[in-house]
Amino acid sequence: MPDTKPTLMVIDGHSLAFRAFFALPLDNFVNSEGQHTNAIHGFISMLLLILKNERPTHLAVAFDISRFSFRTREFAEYKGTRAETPPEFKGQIPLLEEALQAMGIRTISKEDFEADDILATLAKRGVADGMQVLVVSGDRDTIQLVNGDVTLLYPSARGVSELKRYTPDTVRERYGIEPHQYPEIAALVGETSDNLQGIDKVGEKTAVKWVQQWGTVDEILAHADEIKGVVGNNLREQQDRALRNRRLNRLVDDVELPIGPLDLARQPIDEGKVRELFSQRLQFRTLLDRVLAQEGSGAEGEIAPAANAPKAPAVHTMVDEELATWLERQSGDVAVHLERTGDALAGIGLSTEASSAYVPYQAGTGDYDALVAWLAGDHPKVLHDAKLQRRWLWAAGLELEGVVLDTRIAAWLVAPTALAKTYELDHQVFAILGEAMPKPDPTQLVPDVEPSATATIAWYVSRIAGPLRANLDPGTLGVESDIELPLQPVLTRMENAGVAIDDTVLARIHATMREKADGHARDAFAEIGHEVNLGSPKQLQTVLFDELGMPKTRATKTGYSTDAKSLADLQESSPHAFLGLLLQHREATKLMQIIETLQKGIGPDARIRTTYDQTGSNTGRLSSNDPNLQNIPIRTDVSREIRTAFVHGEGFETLLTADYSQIEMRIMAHLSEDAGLIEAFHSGEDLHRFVGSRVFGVDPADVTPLMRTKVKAMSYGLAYGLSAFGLSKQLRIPQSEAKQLMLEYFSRFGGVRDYLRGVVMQAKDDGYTTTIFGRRRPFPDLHSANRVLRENAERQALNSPIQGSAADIIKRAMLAIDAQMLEEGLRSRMLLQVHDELVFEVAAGELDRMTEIVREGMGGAADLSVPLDVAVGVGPNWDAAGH
DNA sequence: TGTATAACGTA
DNA sequence: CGTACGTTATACAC
Repeated sequence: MPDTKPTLMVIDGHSLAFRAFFALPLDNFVNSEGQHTNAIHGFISMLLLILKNERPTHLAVAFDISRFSFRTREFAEYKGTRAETPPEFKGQIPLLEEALQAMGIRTISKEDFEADDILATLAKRGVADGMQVLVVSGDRDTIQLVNGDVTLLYPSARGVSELKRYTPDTVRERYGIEPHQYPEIAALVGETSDNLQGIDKVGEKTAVKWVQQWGTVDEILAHADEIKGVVGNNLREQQDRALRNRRLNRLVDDVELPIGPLDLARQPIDEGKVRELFSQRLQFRTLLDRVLAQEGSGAEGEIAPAANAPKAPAVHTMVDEELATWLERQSGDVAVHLERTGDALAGIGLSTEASSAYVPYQAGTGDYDALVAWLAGDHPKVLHDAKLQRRWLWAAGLELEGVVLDTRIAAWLVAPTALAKTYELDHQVFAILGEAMPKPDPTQLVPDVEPSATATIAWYVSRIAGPLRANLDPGTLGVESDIELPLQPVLTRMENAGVAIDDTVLARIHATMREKADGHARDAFAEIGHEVNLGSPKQLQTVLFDELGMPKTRATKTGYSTDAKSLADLQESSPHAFLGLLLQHREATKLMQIIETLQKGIGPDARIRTTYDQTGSNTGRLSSNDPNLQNIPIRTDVSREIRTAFVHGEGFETLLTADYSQIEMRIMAHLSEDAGLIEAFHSGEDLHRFVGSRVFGVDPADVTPLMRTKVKAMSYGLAYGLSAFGLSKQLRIPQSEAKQLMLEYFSRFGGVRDYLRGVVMQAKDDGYTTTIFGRRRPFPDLHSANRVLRENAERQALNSPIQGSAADIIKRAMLAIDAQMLEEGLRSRMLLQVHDELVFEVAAGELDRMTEIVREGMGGAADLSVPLDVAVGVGPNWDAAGH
């Protein structure tokens, strides 16, 4: 016979959320504001599963209001052994309650009572109202609630997603007693997690035996005289404990509540609120999907369009006059999105929030004059990843001007620390609008190209543009419009230009390195008597620590380090020819590998092209990839040879490199307004010599190389948050000496210390740091209770304005130089940016003028209280031009 | 086939 | 126990 009784489910929210908190990694669940969400995610995920399996008709989640209740008043140490609730957890509870409410689920709490008392009360009243009751709790005390109408679902040790069912039968089977007797046992045995001490030497077996014989603690104590031995003595002496425990673990089942079981009938979710909360604040993409699916408003596996989501305007496919008319009619921002088939431009989508147009593009097949002029004109346009799309347009011979917002850049500027994928359009659409963008059917091998798709994508761009822009503070808006957007065409010119490579140089070095590597490998194998894979840290560990019995090095996650520094240390402590051969082999193979990577990137025109990622860093720097040209070796003589392969192309006269000297120290001098450091940069004296003379109290001429090394390490380390410990390690000096050095340094350059401290304090207050030009970086972890996280955030926070301002400055320099080159119609080209360095290819006859433009552009990129020093070099290849 | 780790190149 | 990046090979899970 089907069970037609209504089913009431009551959940202990706190205990289950707490389990979820420890079951899911904290770091993987953080929203862009730094709010942790792992407990919320785990709880809701589990809740959905239970709801699906149990299908309750009535539902409530109970929460503790605080850790204090009538129990702590009776026994102050109740639950006293519990560690302070992690703040990362605490902050999640209000949000969880909000989410549950949005999902139409009642949350209940009651001053002075614990959640379990609410559960007990609702369970009892539910049964009285003729309901089946399911209690969901991670607290064993709730076993006492189990009876023929009440089942307990208890999370198993294996994780939150598996729940064990406690019915009267399973309780009998597990404990040999009736469920209502469980607290008698718990009172005798004690409960460590509640800080309730039991009777010494009484474990579960003894307690069960007594309860089976006498039934309750009271009765057992009445017969205490009959119990022999040590446990009998203990029981008589410690009976107060048992009585107290029994009082405390009895759940109160008549708590006064504003609502009863019958008020808890399942409610429909508030779809708008759920969408808003899950997409914007919690950033749970798949969970939202599941919540909505459960509600029956959409199929599993895809997010239903929001009930109130605007429908995409019909797309008009246009050419000729119709298109011209449409373009003329637009007064505000228009979103543009391109479509390609293969490498060819195939179509252009144009959209405002109200109107969409699609232009199939095939050069020479129609009249595109109006569109081409419009794209090249200053009508305001919005694109997602405008740098990429401009590149596509340029490839088709079309210009693009008037870009007023790049939604990808804007997303990065407000959250530069987020995962790369969160800057993708579909993520932004979901985060801002709570809507899933339509995706091509993945089961179609050749996806149908809906004529509407490209314009509809543009429509989504146009809809996120407003909210994104509204989200930008004036400083960030300035960075977007004055730095990042104008930089895009400059970067694209650089990417398109590439840099000429002399492959014969690379091939020669590669061959030399191959010989070296092979020889060193052979000799290394001879040393140990067998072959190993020298590229495998795991195999090397076996050789070094097992076979050769060398002392253990720095621990890594998987064993002991075999990095170059560890090997060098080993060579000192326990010299072995194998070590040196291994190091040399590493160096040779590393260079081979670098060369091979470069060779793969050489185009048919003998030039190599990188892609700059404008959203690739947390600080505002560019990153370079595919291949990365910002980490070409320079430090050793052999490795520098690789740079001789970077040459000027045919028709050009030379390479020119220009780099900022000590730009980060100069920025520190400017920001800190430290008089000593500012003087250092105005004095014309070598910076480290000047600082050394101050720190060691000698004439600049008497600063020894050792002194210079020390202050140099200190100066550079400053901007990274270097500690005395780190300084001592780097300089191989005692920690006390490092500390002394820092003290001396700061006694002469106290402004620097004050500034660095101030940056962190300001960031703690504001929640973010700011560069000279207004670029922000948020730092949620500055308030973390986790020391490692917090101190990491502190170092990042003190470094960010420095590194970020340097990034701003060189970007501004690039803009100025590019503009000047264009204005003068020069043929020379900017090729590379390596954080504080620019590389140019100089056309015949332009060297003198280029040198001036570069010096002026870089030197004048910021107005600091110290000069920006620029070092320029010229030569046939990157090595020769460098310094 | 994809992911994590160790290692190492740059500013 | 010094910031910011990208790429590679190996090892291992699937």
